[in-house]
Amino acid sequence: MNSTGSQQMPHVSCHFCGQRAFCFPSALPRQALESFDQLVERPLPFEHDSVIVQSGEPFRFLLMARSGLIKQVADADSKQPHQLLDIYLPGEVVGLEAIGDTHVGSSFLAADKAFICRIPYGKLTLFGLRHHSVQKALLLKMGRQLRQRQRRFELIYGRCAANKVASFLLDLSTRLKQQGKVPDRFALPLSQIEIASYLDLAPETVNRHLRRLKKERVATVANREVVIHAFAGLLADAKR
Amino acid sequence: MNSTGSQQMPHVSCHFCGQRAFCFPSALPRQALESFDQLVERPLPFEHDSVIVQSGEPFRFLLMARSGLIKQVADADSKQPHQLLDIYLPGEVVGLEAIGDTHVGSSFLAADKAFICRIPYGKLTLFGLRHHSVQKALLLKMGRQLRQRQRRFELIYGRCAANKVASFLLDLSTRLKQQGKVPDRFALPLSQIEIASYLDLAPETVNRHLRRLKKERVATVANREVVIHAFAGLLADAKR
DNA sequence: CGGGGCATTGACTAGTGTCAACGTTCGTGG
DNA sequence: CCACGAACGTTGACACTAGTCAATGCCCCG
Repeated sequence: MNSTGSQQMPHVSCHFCGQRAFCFPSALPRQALESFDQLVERPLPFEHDSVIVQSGEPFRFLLMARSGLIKQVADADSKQPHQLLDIYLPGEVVGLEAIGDTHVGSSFLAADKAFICRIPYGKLTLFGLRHHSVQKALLLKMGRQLRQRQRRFELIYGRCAANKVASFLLDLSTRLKQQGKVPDRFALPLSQIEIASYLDLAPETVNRHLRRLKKERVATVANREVVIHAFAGLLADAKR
Repeated sequence: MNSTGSQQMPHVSCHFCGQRAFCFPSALPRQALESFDQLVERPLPFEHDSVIVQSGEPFRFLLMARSGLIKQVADADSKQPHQLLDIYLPGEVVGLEAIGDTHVGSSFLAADKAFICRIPYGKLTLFGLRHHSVQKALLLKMGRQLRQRQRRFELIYGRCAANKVASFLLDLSTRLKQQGKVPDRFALPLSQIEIASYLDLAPETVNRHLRRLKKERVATVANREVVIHAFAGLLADAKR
């Protein structure tokens, strides 16, 4: 049911990884890249809703999805539906908020089939002592993560439901574009219930606004896929 | 009207600074501490609502309050009342979310008279290359800041107004306790309007809940001062 | 074929926002 | 020193967004 990660993927070298430009060794010379390649763990792919990191376990790794969507949830134990704290696209480093803490504060799940790299934090910092570009990349990614959490915050701060839904779709579109994907048509492996949790709304409210957007020919969200027909319409809704 | 910071305070050495334990040079030996001391700028104190860092200016400094409260606001230009994005107590590093960006994304104001250290980021990273404890402290503080923004997020996520007000007071109390202050009586140089903005509520709603807490002998917020009479009452209100 | 989770839809309601009016405090300048 | 005004705090009435509840349909998976 759950990929434990004790087994490893057949080797996928950093050199040929599609996310290399967004990862720590982006600026490393060939020799050092192969050295970095050795310290990364590549567990077998995780299936839908399997636990990648469990809340409360000791902090050892940063994560990076080569493909798939990673969900951060408040507490995977409790029976009540998960609170969807955040989502991470491929190319976005996961787990930075545990740095300086002994244990991980929330759980991370695969939203759909996900190929993951685990980057041992201790080895990463040791590596950074010899390769300053990696040390610097870590600081840059933490700064970027702080700004991303700022946008996450603004998604639910001072906004009505229509705002939130439109801003959510625009934010996803923007982030995918940054990763070189098409911005107007993409997979979204989340249920409406999860979207509602992400936006701090009731599921019914999300449903009503999604149907409205569909009726107004602005965007279609169905079958875990998003199609944006009119960015102008979303921008109008997202205005404060 | 506004301290420009071009003049400097009479020297307040890091060695005798009350916030030293919470600052970057906490683990430095005497010699290096004096070297660090040289790179810190100490402008004249900032008065109430004066701008310490203006949104949009180039990123050059991290900030640390020796005393006083720093407010982070969405945009100091617009005429509409400021959105209070976050607040920082003495001992909490300010401005980390600009790391990796060329410009600062929001404005920082002094809530009341504030004595500030400006830490030039370029010099800090250079210093970090020779003194790994400083490099490490920077990573720890960014991790801590990510977790603090997580708490900030949870203050407005999935909570009703009574929750927010109670959690707000408890969070302040906890943070002050960490800085060695008494947790049940402290200054809070914010208007109810600013508290409302911080909690994403209408000012009237904040007022009603504060009066209720006063009537129930749980906590008193008046004259920019907070007195907590019954933590149990606050905890009950803060429960999800 | 059956069941469980998810999506859809309508009716109702509680909690907040909005608006308006008034009181209070504080700083400023006459 | 006092008068004034602006900003903030207080209070009540009202509107309205979004949450809750309930029922039904749909779809996927076993």
